[in-house]
Amino acid sequence: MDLQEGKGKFIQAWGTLGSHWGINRTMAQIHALLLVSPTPMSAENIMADLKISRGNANMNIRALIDWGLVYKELVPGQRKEFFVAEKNMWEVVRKITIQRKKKELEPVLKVLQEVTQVEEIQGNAETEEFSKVIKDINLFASKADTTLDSLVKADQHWFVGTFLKMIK
Amino acid sequence: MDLQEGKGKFIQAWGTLGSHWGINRTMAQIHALLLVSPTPMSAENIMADLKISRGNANMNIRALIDWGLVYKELVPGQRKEFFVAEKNMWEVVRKITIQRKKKELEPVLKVLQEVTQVEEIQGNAETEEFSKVIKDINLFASKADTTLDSLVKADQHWFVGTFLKMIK
DNA sequence: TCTAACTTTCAAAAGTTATTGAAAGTTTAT
DNA sequence: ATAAACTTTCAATAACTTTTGAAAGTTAGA
Repeated sequence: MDLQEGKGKFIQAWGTLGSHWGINRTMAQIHALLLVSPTPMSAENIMADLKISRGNANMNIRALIDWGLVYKELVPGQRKEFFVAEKNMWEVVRKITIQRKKKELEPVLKVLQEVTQVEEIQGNAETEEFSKVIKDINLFASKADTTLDSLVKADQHWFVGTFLKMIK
Repeated sequence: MDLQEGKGKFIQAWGTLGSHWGINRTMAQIHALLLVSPTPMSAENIMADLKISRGNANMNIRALIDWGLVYKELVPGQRKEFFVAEKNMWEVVRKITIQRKKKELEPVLKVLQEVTQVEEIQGNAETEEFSKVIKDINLFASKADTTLDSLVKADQHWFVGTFLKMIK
């Protein structure tokens, strides 16, 4: 298999994976392209390689920068901006986790807190079941929240060394 | 807050969360509705409560059954089918993990294996970088794969007791 | 200050995914 | 065998998301 073919397959696969992870296809493809590029790339390069429009490239590069998955690199004497990907997978996962936690888990936790206010009427199966289920999910979601926080704060070496060994 | 309001909020929130989790909105809303229902519900009930069409209700109930998140319950002497949700959150997470692993992680691992075939040309920065990045991601993804397998096989009590304590 | 090289925006178009509802299919009871 | 009670299918349509590209905005350096 030659490099072009391999690169293409990888970019496709990363794009598909991304779309399951709250990252849109183009955004993930740009990230993939930068991941395998040994040198920083300009917006022009990215547009040409992925055959996407200027607007699309720009929007998604910005989003990647916001997520902390891509960095801007300025070459002295060049107006143009160049971009590099975060290549440490541990960092990539951490940064995606941070965003998804904020966008997904936290709003749910908020609603769960709110609906705790529903008054339970003794002997009323409907309200009793509701309270029970909400309490249960709340417990679970709070645990997930704490777990993700630890993961986000954890050091890669501790994680790989201690954590992964214990669940084998 | 009264039960109707709380239920509505919860169903909304669960629907939104679901759509970030590979479960479509309606599918997640049906699950939420069944979660807080103290008794099994028929397709009719679900349609009426969520104001969705027969076809939509049917398709998503089947999908929930396929995922193992909802069970069919037959009441003797009644033609109608009734449905109950899996209410154990640990089981819910396990079952979602099984599906997502299959749909997301496994195809990526397959592509990563494939593109390992790209021949590295010594002294060629492009192929060297490509091999390095792929090897790295492969390592990471394989670890994730093993980790999720353990999680899927793990017992809830071990998980809550041992695992969660260690990451605090 | 002005110009050229670049980046950002945004409304319209294309593409994708979910939903409807009527028609077809299935099962049970008589 | 038939009717009634239900479930499933699927083509049309609606809703939502992504992409485009031209126009507007910004900035560095002469």
